[in-house]
Amino acid sequence: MSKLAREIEGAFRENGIRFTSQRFLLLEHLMRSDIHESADEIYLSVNRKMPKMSRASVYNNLHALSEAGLVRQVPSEGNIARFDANIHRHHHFICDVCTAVEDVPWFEPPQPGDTGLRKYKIRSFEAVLRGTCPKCK
Amino acid sequence: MSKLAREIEGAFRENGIRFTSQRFLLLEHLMRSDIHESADEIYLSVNRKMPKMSRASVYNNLHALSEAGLVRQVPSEGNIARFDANIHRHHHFICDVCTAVEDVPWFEPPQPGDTGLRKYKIRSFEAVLRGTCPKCK
DNA sequence: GTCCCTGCAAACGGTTTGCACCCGG
DNA sequence: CCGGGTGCAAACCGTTTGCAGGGAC
Repeated sequence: MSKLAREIEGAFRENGIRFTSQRFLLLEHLMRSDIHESADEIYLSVNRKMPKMSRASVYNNLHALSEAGLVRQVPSEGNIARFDANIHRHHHFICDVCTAVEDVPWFEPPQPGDTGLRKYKIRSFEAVLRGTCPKCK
Repeated sequence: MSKLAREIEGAFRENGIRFTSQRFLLLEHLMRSDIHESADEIYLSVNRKMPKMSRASVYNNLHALSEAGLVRQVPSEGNIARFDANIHRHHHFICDVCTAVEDVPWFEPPQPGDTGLRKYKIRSFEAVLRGTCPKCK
């Protein structure tokens, strides 16, 4: 069994989420790619490998994996859900021209005391940069 | 005519967008509020003042106003569109508990040279902080 | 054996569209 | 008067749900 496969099985066990072939395929697909596909694009991709897998399972499992923290939803254009299996801290860049979403290195938010953020209890910080990506320049 | 009304008429003229009573009401409503309602909530609100105004006009005009730069779309939960007429630079805070979206003071992104952002042409920066708002703490 | 997961199809809900009429410039 | 805006209703499309059968543990 590959290193990736063992990693995924371990992650399922650790997070108390049941192992199924559909979930395995989904997470493997996301971990191998960094193009932040939408839920429906993911459905179409994995369907090539497992034609009987239903949309419902894709959507259910994307939620299950999000809740387990193995995947996260990323910001995108047009109110559609895009997903990312890179759970290391990072930000995102969205290209105005091709709408691709790319990962950008992490940077810290300002300290709460500095900026009038004192009144909030802050759990997470996410930045979105927009502009033109190298390919579209 | 009120100061606000003159401001709105001027903004329409400057941006070459035609003046209609529906657009006026929409923009006035957004400028008077800072609660970042969803498109549908906006429809319900303005409908109390202009019961014949249709959903189509609300959606069309929210787009028209966005394109004219008089309004912007803000990040939100659940793939629904929320709008904001505060066009000064600022970021947003989303409460995990009540899902309210609040404005937070502007802060700058890191300089491109510092962070591996060199390869992008950056046009805009937007940060989303999540956590618990003062009311829900 | 139990309970959760799966596939299917239908429902849902926010948003968009087609169209005839209307109104601002 | 012209061209874009409006109201209405139906279409759209990404997502969720109900349900009967199946697989993980």
